[in-house]
Amino acid sequence: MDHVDKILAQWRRERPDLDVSAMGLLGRFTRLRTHLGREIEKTFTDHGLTSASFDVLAALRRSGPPFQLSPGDLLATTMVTSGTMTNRIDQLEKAGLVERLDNPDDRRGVIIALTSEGLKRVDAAVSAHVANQHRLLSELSPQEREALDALLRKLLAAFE
Amino acid sequence: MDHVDKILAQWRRERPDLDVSAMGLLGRFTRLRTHLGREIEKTFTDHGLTSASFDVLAALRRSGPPFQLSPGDLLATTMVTSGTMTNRIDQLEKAGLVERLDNPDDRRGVIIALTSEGLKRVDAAVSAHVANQHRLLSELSPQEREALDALLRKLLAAFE
DNA sequence: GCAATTTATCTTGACGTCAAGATATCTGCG
DNA sequence: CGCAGATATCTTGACGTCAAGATAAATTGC
Repeated sequence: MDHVDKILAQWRRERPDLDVSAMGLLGRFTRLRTHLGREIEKTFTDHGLTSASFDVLAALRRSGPPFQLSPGDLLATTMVTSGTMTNRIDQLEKAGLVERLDNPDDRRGVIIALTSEGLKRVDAAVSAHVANQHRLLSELSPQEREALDALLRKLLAAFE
Repeated sequence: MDHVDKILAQWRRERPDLDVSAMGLLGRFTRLRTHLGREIEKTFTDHGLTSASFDVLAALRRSGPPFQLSPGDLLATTMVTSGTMTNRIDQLEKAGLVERLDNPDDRRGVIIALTSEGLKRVDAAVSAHVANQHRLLSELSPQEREALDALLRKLLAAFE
Protein backbone atom coordinates (compact mmCIF):
# COMPACT_ATOMS: atom_id res chain seq x y z
CA MET A 1 0.00 0.00 0.00
CA ASP A 2 2.08 2.90 -1.20
CA HIS A 3 1.15 6.50 -1.76
CA VAL A 4 -0.19 5.78 -5.22
CA ASP A 5 -2.39 2.96 -3.92
CA LYS A 6 -4.06 5.43 -1.58
CA ILE A 7 -4.79 7.76 -4.46
CA LEU A 8 -6.26 4.92 -6.49
CA ALA A 9 -8.43 3.83 -3.57
CA GLN A 10 -9.84 7.35 -3.38
CA TRP A 11 -10.63 7.39 -7.06
CA ARG A 12 -12.32 3.98 -6.86
CA ARG A 13 -14.57 5.26 -4.13
CA GLU A 14 -15.40 8.56 -5.83
CA ARG A 15 -15.36 7.53 -9.46
CA PRO A 16 -15.97 3.77 -9.64
CA ASP A 17 -16.62 4.14 -13.35
CA LEU A 18 -12.92 4.75 -14.03
CA ASP A 19 -10.38 2.00 -14.71
CA VAL A 20 -7.42 3.36 -12.78
CA SER A 21 -4.85 0.65 -13.55
CA ALA A 22 -2.99 2.83 -16.04
CA MET A 23 -3.14 5.73 -13.63
CA GLY A 24 -1.38 3.62 -11.03
CA LEU A 25 1.48 2.75 -13.30
CA LEU A 26 1.87 6.29 -14.62
CA GLY A 27 1.53 7.77 -11.16
CA ARG A 28 4.37 5.62 -9.89
CA PHE A 29 6.34 6.54 -12.96
CA THR A 30 5.88 10.26 -12.33
CA ARG A 31 6.65 10.13 -8.63
CA LEU A 32 9.70 8.00 -9.27
CA ARG A 33 10.86 10.42 -11.90
CA THR A 34 10.64 13.28 -9.40
CA HIS A 35 12.62 11.40 -6.76
CA LEU A 36 15.25 10.20 -9.23
CA GLY A 37 15.52 13.64 -10.78
CA ARG A 38 16.20 15.26 -7.43
CA GLU A 39 18.82 12.70 -6.48
CA ILE A 40 20.54 13.03 -9.82
CA GLU A 41 20.48 16.80 -9.55
CA LYS A 42 22.38 16.64 -6.27
CA THR A 43 25.35 14.95 -7.89
CA PHE A 44 25.48 17.59 -10.58
CA THR A 45 25.26 20.35 -8.02
CA ASP A 46 28.34 18.88 -6.32
CA HIS A 47 30.18 19.53 -9.57
CA GLY A 48 28.80 23.00 -10.19
CA LEU A 49 26.42 21.76 -12.87
CA THR A 50 22.72 21.13 -13.43
CA SER A 51 21.02 18.38 -15.42
CA ALA A 52 20.51 20.93 -18.15
CA SER A 53 24.13 21.98 -18.37
CA PHE A 54 25.37 18.43 -17.97
CA ASP A 55 23.25 17.30 -20.91
CA VAL A 56 25.01 19.76 -23.16
CA LEU A 57 28.51 19.11 -21.86
CA ALA A 58 27.93 15.36 -22.01
CA ALA A 59 26.81 15.53 -25.64
CA LEU A 60 29.99 17.39 -26.50
CA ARG A 61 32.17 15.05 -24.47
CA ARG A 62 30.86 11.81 -25.87
CA SER A 63 31.05 13.09 -29.44
CA GLY A 64 34.82 12.70 -29.04
CA PRO A 65 37.67 15.04 -30.00
CA PRO A 66 37.65 17.87 -30.84
CA PHE A 67 34.53 18.06 -28.60
CA GLN A 68 32.66 20.39 -30.91
CA LEU A 69 29.06 20.31 -32.14
CA SER A 70 26.67 22.84 -33.60
CA PRO A 71 23.66 24.03 -31.58
CA GLY A 72 21.55 22.11 -34.06
CA ASP A 73 23.44 18.90 -33.32
CA LEU A 74 22.93 19.51 -29.62
CA LEU A 75 19.23 20.12 -30.17
CA ALA A 76 18.89 16.77 -31.85
CA THR A 77 20.07 14.92 -28.77
CA THR A 78 18.39 16.84 -25.99
CA MET A 79 14.62 17.15 -26.56
CA VAL A 80 14.49 20.88 -25.88
CA THR A 81 13.58 23.87 -28.03
CA SER A 82 16.08 26.08 -29.79
CA GLY A 83 15.42 28.90 -27.35
CA THR A 84 16.24 26.63 -24.44
CA MET A 85 19.44 25.52 -26.11
CA THR A 86 20.51 29.11 -26.74
CA ASN A 87 19.98 29.82 -23.07
CA ARG A 88 21.91 26.73 -21.96
CA ILE A 89 24.83 27.62 -24.18
CA ASP A 90 24.76 31.21 -22.87
CA GLN A 91 25.03 29.96 -19.30
CA LEU A 92 27.82 27.51 -20.11
CA GLU A 93 29.70 30.15 -22.03
CA LYS A 94 29.45 32.56 -19.08
CA ALA A 95 30.79 29.79 -16.85
CA GLY A 96 33.73 29.26 -19.21
CA LEU A 97 32.85 25.64 -19.92
CA VAL A 98 32.13 26.04 -23.62
CA GLU A 99 32.83 28.67 -26.26
CA ARG A 100 31.09 29.69 -29.45
CA LEU A 101 33.33 29.49 -32.51
CA ASP A 102 32.53 30.75 -36.00
CA ASN A 103 31.38 27.99 -38.30
CA PRO A 104 33.62 28.37 -41.37
CA ASP A 105 31.21 26.40 -43.55
CA ASP A 106 27.98 28.22 -42.73
CA ARG A 107 27.86 31.81 -41.63
CA ARG A 108 24.40 31.33 -40.13
CA GLY A 109 25.76 28.84 -37.68
CA VAL A 110 28.24 28.55 -34.88
CA ILE A 111 30.22 25.71 -33.36
CA ILE A 112 30.04 25.00 -29.66
CA ALA A 113 33.36 23.79 -28.30
CA LEU A 114 34.16 22.36 -24.91
CA THR A 115 36.90 24.34 -23.15
CA SER A 116 39.60 22.50 -21.27
CA GLU A 117 37.84 23.44 -18.05
CA GLY A 118 34.59 22.14 -19.51
CA LEU A 119 36.25 18.85 -20.39
CA LYS A 120 37.65 18.42 -16.90
CA ARG A 121 34.32 19.30 -15.34
CA VAL A 122 32.23 16.94 -17.42
CA ASP A 123 34.67 14.05 -17.04
CA ALA A 124 34.55 14.35 -13.27
CA ALA A 125 30.79 14.81 -13.26
CA VAL A 126 30.04 11.84 -15.45
CA SER A 127 32.08 9.51 -13.27
CA ALA A 128 30.15 10.60 -10.20
CA HIS A 129 26.89 10.53 -12.10
CA VAL A 130 27.36 6.95 -13.26
CA ALA A 131 28.20 5.81 -9.74
CA ASN A 132 25.13 7.63 -8.46
CA GLN A 133 22.93 6.02 -11.09
CA HIS A 134 24.03 2.58 -9.93
CA ARG A 135 23.22 3.54 -6.38
CA LEU A 136 19.75 4.70 -7.39
CA LEU A 137 18.99 1.37 -9.02
CA SER A 138 20.60 -0.77 -6.36
CA GLU A 139 17.21 -1.84 -4.99
CA LEU A 140 16.69 -3.90 -8.12
CA SER A 141 18.52 -7.12 -8.94
CA PRO A 142 20.43 -7.32 -12.23
CA GLN A 143 17.56 -9.38 -13.65
CA GLU A 144 15.01 -6.82 -12.55
CA ARG A 145 17.04 -3.98 -14.00
CA GLU A 146 17.24 -5.80 -17.29
CA ALA A 147 13.50 -6.47 -17.31
CA LEU A 148 12.74 -2.85 -16.50
CA ASP A 149 15.07 -1.61 -19.19
CA ALA A 150 13.44 -3.88 -21.76
CA LEU A 151 9.96 -2.64 -20.87
CA LEU A 152 11.02 0.99 -21.00
CA ARG A 153 12.69 0.38 -24.33
CA LYS A 154 9.53 -1.12 -25.76
CA LEU A 155 7.35 1.71 -24.53
CA LEU A 156 9.82 4.35 -25.65
CA ALA A 157 9.92 2.83 -29.14
CA ALA A 158 6.30 3.90 -29.57
CA PHE A 159 7.38 7.54 -29.39
CA GLU A 160 10.69 7.69 -31.24
CA MET B 1 19.26 0.37 -31.58
CA ASP B 2 17.33 3.29 -30.21
CA HIS B 3 18.47 6.80 -29.47
CA VAL B 4 19.76 5.81 -26.05
CA ASP B 5 21.80 2.96 -27.49
CA LYS B 6 23.60 5.45 -29.69
CA ILE B 7 24.46 7.58 -26.69
CA LEU B 8 25.76 4.56 -24.81
CA ALA B 9 27.89 3.52 -27.79
CA GLN B 10 29.48 6.96 -27.79
CA TRP B 11 30.26 6.76 -24.10
CA ARG B 12 31.76 3.28 -24.50
CA ARG B 13 34.08 4.59 -27.14
CA GLU B 14 35.08 7.73 -25.27
CA ARG B 15 34.98 6.52 -21.69
CA PRO B 16 35.38 2.72 -21.72
CA ASP B 17 36.05 2.85 -17.99
CA LEU B 18 32.37 3.61 -17.29
CA ASP B 19 29.69 0.98 -16.77
CA VAL B 20 26.82 2.60 -18.62
CA SER B 21 24.10 0.01 -18.00
CA ALA B 22 22.34 2.13 -15.40
CA MET B 23 22.65 5.15 -17.66
CA GLY B 24 20.80 3.29 -20.37
CA LEU B 25 17.89 2.45 -18.15
CA LEU B 26 17.68 5.92 -16.64
CA GLY B 27 18.12 7.57 -20.01
CA ARG B 28 15.16 5.66 -21.39
CA PHE B 29 13.24 6.51 -18.28
CA THR B 30 13.89 10.21 -18.70
CA ARG B 31 13.12 10.34 -22.40
CA LEU B 32 9.97 8.33 -21.87
CA ARG B 33 8.93 10.67 -19.11
CA THR B 34 9.31 13.64 -21.46
CA HIS B 35 7.22 12.02 -24.19
CA LEU B 36 4.55 10.83 -21.80
CA GLY B 37 4.44 14.19 -20.05
CA ARG B 38 3.87 16.01 -23.31
CA GLU B 39 1.10 13.67 -24.40
CA ILE B 40 -0.60 13.91 -21.03
CA GLU B 41 -0.35 17.69 -21.10
CA LYS B 42 -2.25 17.81 -24.38
CA THR B 43 -5.29 16.19 -22.84
CA PHE B 44 -5.30 18.67 -19.99
CA THR B 45 -4.92 21.57 -22.42
CA ASP B 46 -8.08 20.35 -24.17
CA HIS B 47 -9.89 20.91 -20.89
CA GLY B 48 -8.32 24.26 -20.08
CA LEU B 49 -5.99 22.77 -17.49
CA THR B 50 -2.35 21.89 -16.98
CA SER B 51 -0.78 18.97 -15.15
CA ALA B 52 -0.15 21.33 -12.28
CA SER B 53 -3.70 22.57 -11.99
CA PHE B 54 -5.13 19.11 -12.58
CA ASP B 55 -3.06 17.70 -9.72
CA VAL B 56 -4.70 20.13 -7.32
CA LEU B 57 -8.23 19.74 -8.64
CA ALA B 58 -7.85 15.96 -8.68
CA ALA B 59 -6.71 15.86 -5.06
CA LEU B 60 -9.80 17.85 -4.08
CA ARG B 61 -12.11 15.76 -6.25
CA ARG B 62 -10.96 12.37 -5.02
CA SER B 63 -11.07 13.46 -1.38
CA GLY B 64 -14.87 13.28 -1.76
CA PRO B 65 -17.57 15.73 -0.68
CA PRO B 66 -17.41 18.51 0.31
CA PHE B 67 -14.30 18.65 -1.93
CA GLN B 68 -12.30 20.74 0.50
CA LEU B 69 -8.70 20.41 1.70
CA SER B 70 -6.15 22.73 3.27
CA PRO B 71 -3.10 23.86 1.30
CA GLY B 72 -1.09 21.69 3.69
CA ASP B 73 -3.14 18.63 2.77
CA LEU B 74 -2.63 19.42 -0.90
CA LEU B 75 1.10 19.81 -0.33
CA ALA B 76 1.26 16.35 1.18
CA THR B 77 0.00 14.73 -2.01
CA THR B 78 1.75 16.73 -4.70
CA MET B 79 5.52 16.80 -4.13
CA VAL B 80 5.87 20.55 -4.60
CA THR B 81 6.95 23.36 -2.29
CA SER B 82 4.56 25.60 -0.41
CA GLY B 83 5.37 28.51 -2.70
CA THR B 84 4.43 26.45 -5.72
CA MET B 85 1.16 25.43 -4.10
CA THR B 86 0.30 29.03 -3.28
CA ASN B 87 0.86 29.91 -6.91
CA ARG B 88 -1.24 26.99 -8.16
CA ILE B 89 -4.10 27.92 -5.90
CA ASP B 90 -3.85 31.55 -7.01
CA GLN B 91 -4.20 30.51 -10.64
CA LEU B 92 -7.10 28.18 -9.94
CA GLU B 93 -8.85 30.80 -7.88
CA LYS B 94 -8.47 33.35 -10.70
CA ALA B 95 -9.97 30.78 -13.07
CA GLY B 96 -12.91 30.28 -10.73
CA LEU B 97 -12.22 26.58 -10.22
CA VAL B 98 -11.47 26.74 -6.49
CA GLU B 99 -12.05 29.26 -3.73
CA ARG B 100 -10.25 30.02 -0.48
CA LEU B 101 -12.49 29.77 2.58
CA ASP B 102 -11.61 30.81 6.11
CA ASN B 103 -10.57 27.88 8.25
CA PRO B 104 -12.76 28.19 11.36
CA ASP B 105 -10.43 26.03 13.44
CA ASP B 106 -7.12 27.76 12.66
CA ARG B 107 -6.83 31.39 11.71
CA ARG B 108 -3.41 30.79 10.16
CA GLY B 109 -4.91 28.48 7.62
CA VAL B 110 -7.44 28.44 4.83
CA ILE B 111 -9.57 25.79 3.19
CA ILE B 112 -9.43 25.28 -0.54
CA ALA B 113 -12.81 24.31 -1.94
CA LEU B 114 -13.71 23.10 -5.41
CA THR B 115 -16.32 25.33 -7.04
CA SER B 116 -19.14 23.73 -9.00
CA GLU B 117 -17.35 24.76 -12.17
CA GLY B 118 -14.15 23.20 -10.80
CA LEU B 119 -15.98 19.97 -10.10
CA LYS B 120 -17.41 19.80 -13.60
CA ARG B 121 -14.04 20.58 -15.11
CA VAL B 122 -12.07 18.01 -13.18
CA ASP B 123 -14.65 15.28 -13.70
CA ALA B 124 -14.54 15.79 -17.44
CA ALA B 125 -10.74 16.05 -17.45
CA VAL B 126 -10.13 12.93 -15.42
CA SER B 127 -12.30 10.82 -17.72
CA ALA B 128 -10.34 11.98 -20.75
CA HIS B 129 -7.07 11.62 -18.85
CA VAL B 130 -7.73 8.01 -17.90
CA ALA B 131 -8.64 7.13 -21.48
CA ASN B 132 -5.48 8.85 -22.66
CA GLN B 133 -3.36 6.97 -20.13
CA HIS B 134 -4.63 3.68 -21.47
CA ARG B 135 -3.79 4.78 -24.98
CA LEU B 136 -0.27 5.70 -23.91
CA LEU B 137 0.33 2.25 -22.47
CA SER B 138 -1.39 0.34 -25.25
CA GLU B 139 1.94 -0.82 -26.67
CA LEU B 140 2.36 -3.08 -23.67
CA SER B 141 0.36 -6.23 -23.02
CA PRO B 142 -1.57 -6.51 -19.75
CA GLN B 143 1.19 -8.79 -18.43
CA GLU B 144 3.87 -6.32 -19.41
CA ARG B 145 2.00 -3.46 -17.80
CA GLU B 146 1.70 -5.45 -14.63
CA ALA B 147 5.39 -6.33 -14.64
CA LEU B 148 6.34 -2.71 -15.25
CA ASP B 149 4.08 -1.49 -12.49
CA ALA B 150 5.59 -3.99 -10.06
CA LEU B 151 9.14 -2.90 -10.89
CA LEU B 152 8.26 0.78 -10.56
CA ARG B 153 6.57 0.08 -7.26
CA LYS B 154 9.63 -1.68 -5.93
CA LEU B 155 11.96 1.10 -6.98
CA LEU B 156 9.62 3.81 -5.72
CA ALA B 157 9.45 2.11 -2.32
CA ALA B 158 13.13 2.96 -1.83
CA PHE B 159 12.22 6.65 -1.80
CA GLU B 160 8.91 6.85 0.05
C1' DG C 1 21.18 34.52 -61.59
C1' DC C 2 17.54 35.69 -58.80
C1' DA C 3 13.34 35.15 -56.08
C1' DA C 4 11.18 32.03 -52.97
C1' DT C 5 11.79 28.83 -49.58
C1' DT C 6 14.23 26.60 -46.06
C1' DT C 7 17.46 26.43 -42.41
C1' DA C 8 20.25 27.87 -38.18
C1' DT C 9 20.21 30.47 -34.38
C1' DC C 10 18.64 33.90 -31.31
C1' DT C 11 15.02 36.98 -28.97
C1' DT C 12 11.00 37.90 -26.36
C1' DG C 13 7.50 37.27 -23.04
C1' DA C 14 4.97 34.17 -20.21
C1' DC C 15 4.89 30.19 -16.99
C1' DG C 16 5.85 26.94 -13.32
C1' DT C 17 9.07 25.73 -9.97
C1' DC C 18 12.18 26.26 -6.15
C1' DA C 19 14.82 27.98 -1.98
C1' DA C 20 14.83 31.08 1.48
C1' DG C 21 12.63 33.87 4.33
C1' DA C 22 8.50 36.74 6.18
C1' DT C 23 4.20 36.84 8.80
C1' DA C 24 0.65 35.41 11.65
C1' DT C 25 -1.16 32.06 14.67
C1' DC C 26 -1.10 28.07 17.56
C1' DT C 27 0.81 24.96 21.24
C1' DG C 28 3.25 23.32 25.10
C1' DC C 29 5.94 24.07 29.01
C1' DG C 30 7.44 26.39 33.08
C1' DC D 1 -0.52 33.12 32.16
C1' DG D 2 3.11 34.11 29.03
C1' DC D 3 6.74 33.12 26.11
C1' DA D 4 9.58 30.04 23.03
C1' DG D 5 9.27 27.15 19.47
C1' DA D 6 6.44 24.98 15.97
C1' DT D 7 3.26 25.41 12.19
C1' DA D 8 0.45 27.21 8.02
C1' DT D 9 0.65 29.99 4.37
C1' DC D 10 2.42 33.51 1.52
C1' DT D 11 6.21 36.50 -0.66
C1' DT D 12 10.28 37.33 -3.23
C1' DG D 13 13.72 36.67 -6.59
C1' DA D 14 16.09 33.59 -9.57
C1' DC D 15 15.96 29.81 -12.99
C1' DG D 16 14.84 26.79 -16.82
C1' DT D 17 11.54 25.94 -20.22
C1' DC D 18 8.48 26.81 -24.02
C1' DA D 19 5.94 28.90 -28.08
C1' DA D 20 6.12 32.16 -31.37
C1' DG D 21 8.47 34.96 -34.08
C1' DA D 22 12.74 37.68 -35.77
C1' DT D 23 17.03 37.69 -38.40
C1' DA D 24 20.39 36.35 -41.49
C1' DA D 25 22.33 33.16 -44.61
C1' DA D 26 22.06 29.06 -47.51
C1' DT D 27 19.63 26.37 -50.98
C1' DT D 28 16.28 25.36 -54.59
C1' DG D 29 13.98 25.86 -58.77
C1' DC D 30 12.75 28.36 -62.57
